[in-house]
Amino acid sequence: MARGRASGYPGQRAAILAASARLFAQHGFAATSMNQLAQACGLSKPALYHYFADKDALLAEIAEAHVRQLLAVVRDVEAACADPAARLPLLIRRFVEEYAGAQDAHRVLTEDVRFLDDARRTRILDIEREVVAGFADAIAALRPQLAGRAKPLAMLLFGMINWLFTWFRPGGRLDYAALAPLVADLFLHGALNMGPE
Amino acid sequence: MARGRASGYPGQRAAILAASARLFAQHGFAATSMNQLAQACGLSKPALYHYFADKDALLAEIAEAHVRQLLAVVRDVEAACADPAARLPLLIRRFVEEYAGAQDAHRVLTEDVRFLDDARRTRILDIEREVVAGFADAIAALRPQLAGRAKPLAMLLFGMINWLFTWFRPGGRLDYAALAPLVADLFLHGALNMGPE
DNA sequence: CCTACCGATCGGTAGG
DNA sequence: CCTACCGATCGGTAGG
Repeated sequence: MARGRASGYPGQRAAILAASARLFAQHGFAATSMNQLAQACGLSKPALYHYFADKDALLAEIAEAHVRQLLAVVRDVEAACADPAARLPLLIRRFVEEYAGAQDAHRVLTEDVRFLDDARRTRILDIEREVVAGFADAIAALRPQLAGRAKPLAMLLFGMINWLFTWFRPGGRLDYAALAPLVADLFLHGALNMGPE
Repeated sequence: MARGRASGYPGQRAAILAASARLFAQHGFAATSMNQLAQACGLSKPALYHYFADKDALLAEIAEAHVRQLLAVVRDVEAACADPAARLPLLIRRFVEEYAGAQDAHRVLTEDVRFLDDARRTRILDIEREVVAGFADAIAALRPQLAGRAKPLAMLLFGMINWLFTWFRPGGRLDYAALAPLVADLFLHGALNMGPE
């Protein structure tokens, strides 16, 4: 949000978070300097430190807000979807949409969270685990025989979706909008047809 | 290979590469200093620069050697596997083994290669593309109807396997040895049962 | 003139 | 909220 005048403290905070997410996603957390960040925001470096205690606080807030939003989507689908077998396809679609709208934050979540200190990282991983559990429930609802392997299967599903966004930047030849149905197709047919034990 | 006396130039080079891969995988490329690296190798920093031109050269050599080894596995399976339908399951198994034996290099390949300059990164991505093409061929051989979507499917498969190694460090509760058959099961049943168009 | 290094320090920049 | 800085450490290289 370079030079875009953000009115008030909350707006400025949000603008800084958006610019940080973009720079962290682009160059990596460690390779992004606070000076670069200040310049991108049209602020001095000390001004930046007025809004956030340190560089890690930016990383933590970007990642936590994103993963909380993902958990909210899980809860929303659980509440809205009466038919348990329909929950998983809907979850997949909603997540791909969610990722697409928050690619910078998502990349920060998947690549940079490991550099946080234990306390902050644990908070985020705990929320992540709730998200995975939500997917695992949806898998078990789709086919109860898979209940014992629902969590590992959920993680493989996340592997596919996450990788999609590591590889495909917007505007590429194979974009994620075209790949989302392929992911759903592959996973659902695999889950429904694989051996029961 | 800290303090391990490596006899001769080639041995010392190999020891440095192994230590670099470990440190880059552990702390990230940007967050690993040449001083740390030198210390881990039991060398002075100038000695390190005797073996490698700069920090990027280390990253490039680790990633390129690993991806070349992956391509060699693809070629090996292609040559050894007479039955085309049996190729994909074998490829999956061989790759999980290969990844398991080179986790540090693999993490460097998947997370740090993007920081290389264009020339070096392109060299590595070109080899990666050959590997993906090998998997796509195996998918098309398994079920010719999928030929048109073989490459995207190959990438989803890599997504699952790569994510496995991002999440599971050796000795965890759910290790990759147990998950490899799950990956193969899910993918093969999905690929064989999904819609033909 | 080669190899395989050493102790010390270069010019710049990191987070704060 | 800026200019002006800090202690330390960065990647890389000097002479010997």
